[in-house]
Amino acid sequence: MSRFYVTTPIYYINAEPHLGHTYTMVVADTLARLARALGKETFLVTGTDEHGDKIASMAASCGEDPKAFADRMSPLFQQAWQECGFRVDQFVRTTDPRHEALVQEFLQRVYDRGDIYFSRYSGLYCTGCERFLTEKELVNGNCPDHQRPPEAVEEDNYFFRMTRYLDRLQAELERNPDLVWPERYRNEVLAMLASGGIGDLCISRPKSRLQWGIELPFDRNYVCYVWFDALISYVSALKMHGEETFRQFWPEAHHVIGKDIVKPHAIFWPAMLMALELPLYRRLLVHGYWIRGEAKMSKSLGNVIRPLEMKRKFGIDALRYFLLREMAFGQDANFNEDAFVTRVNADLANNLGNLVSRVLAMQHRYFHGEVQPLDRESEDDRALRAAFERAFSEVPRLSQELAFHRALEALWSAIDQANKYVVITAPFQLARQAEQRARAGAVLHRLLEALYTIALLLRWFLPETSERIAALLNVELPATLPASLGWGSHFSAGARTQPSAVLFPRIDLSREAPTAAAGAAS
RNA sequence: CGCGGGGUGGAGCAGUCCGGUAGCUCGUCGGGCUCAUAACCCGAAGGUCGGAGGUUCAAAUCCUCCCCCCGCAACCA
Repeated sequence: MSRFYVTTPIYYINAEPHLGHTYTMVVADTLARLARALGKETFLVTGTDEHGDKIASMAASCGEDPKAFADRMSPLFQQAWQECGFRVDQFVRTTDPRHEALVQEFLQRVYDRGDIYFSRYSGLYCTGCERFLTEKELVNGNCPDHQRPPEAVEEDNYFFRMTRYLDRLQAELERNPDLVWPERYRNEVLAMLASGGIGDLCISRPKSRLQWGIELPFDRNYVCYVWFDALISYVSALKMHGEETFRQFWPEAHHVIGKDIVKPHAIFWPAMLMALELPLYRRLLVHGYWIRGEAKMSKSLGNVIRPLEMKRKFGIDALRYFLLREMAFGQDANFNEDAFVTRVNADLANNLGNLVSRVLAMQHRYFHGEVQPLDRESEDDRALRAAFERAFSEVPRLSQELAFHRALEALWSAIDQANKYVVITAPFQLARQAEQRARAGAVLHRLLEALYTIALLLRWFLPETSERIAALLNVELPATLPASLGWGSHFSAGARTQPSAVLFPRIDLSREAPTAAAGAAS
């Protein structure tokens, strides 16, 4: 059986889950569900990154020790994702002893093969930023943030001999155009490599400066600094399920990340994997940012978009739909309330929701929910079938290309076709004439086929909605996408459908309770 | 010589890699239907696809030059 392994970054626990995290989760979850629909065994990993200065100091300011702080924050993510219905197979925490043990094992392995060396690092340290700055970052010799010169500091640290692997990495990137995707990010990475500005990677911090981290196995005066800790979680998460899981899934790894962390994922991580003699991940999938565009009239959402609030208010599928439909994967997109409401109302309530409810209502009103036999296919019938057969081939294809926005657009064009078909064939008129009742029944039968196809193709995008439609139709969707659509074969005459229901209520902003923050918006 | 992204009908965006009907949503105007969530359907107005040049039978799409906007601050996806 073929397999699919997808990860999100592990989220830094200094803030609560926000829209960016949620988008990454939606993408990963959608890809996993798609893979499953295509017959693959899947594994989805997310988690939390819990080490580092920032966490230590945040914990201190809360009067907690770092572990207690992490134990309090990490579940916020776990619970949020659970509430959103993302199917996570392993939630990994960097403070998990199993993860820590693996990080140490890997560090030792890289150390033993001579790829870690000890050296003096001299640099410009800004105490305000708590980090080293590069010459380039300085503005008139000052830290751009703190407007004061950094101190020249010398510190002994451990370095990963990353430069040893850069040529191989470059060759790999050139050989495999899909490794980093979309292409613009691949180009960026190639440019970074070509610039020659990538040196060895400092992987430690002396305990005198940072204690909250994983101790280096070969020097207990140091802890591991961020990347060797965080990136290895992609492997440790699998190993937590056993060596077999690791062996099966690691070669199929797909990392979904935001564009801000391309460098560590496209350069550090492959170099680390090479040093560990592990296969590289299959693909790095890089998405853009949600820009918080100015909402013209911010009434109910306020300025801060809280994914959980939106989920509670409008349902996870409305949120999933907007995120997947509105952003071209890889590019930035705007998130504002107007666009959200418009999109959900137009596409989900009016086009899809209304189609479902009108079809089922007629089915119920004219035939007591009993499916009628098909008749000979007319020209109109054929056009309807053609639209859904097109969607059936296009939607999975575009989904696999991560062109979610286009996949949804393709499906919606079939939905439009179905709404047109209702008007053209007018079953509500046919049903009134005794001699036309059979035709009305056949038309409705075909519309049920349309709804069935919609449910089938919506599965990885809007799992809840897909199930609700299937339940209304009284059908069970197959576990995997069939090879051909089989239009006309999903309902036997005499089967029953459920009464009409409202899938997505129209959002009426004037009736949404304004949040306190946005109450005074003009 | 900084790097990167972008400039497509009133608004917001696809399409650009693999040239060949300029597409989607909203909005506007007119009409239709009444099954349906005041939803649905039809028609119309509205774009020289930032500008100039080039390649081509053919360019939003390829090449060159130019103009304008945004990010490259922290945390982070």
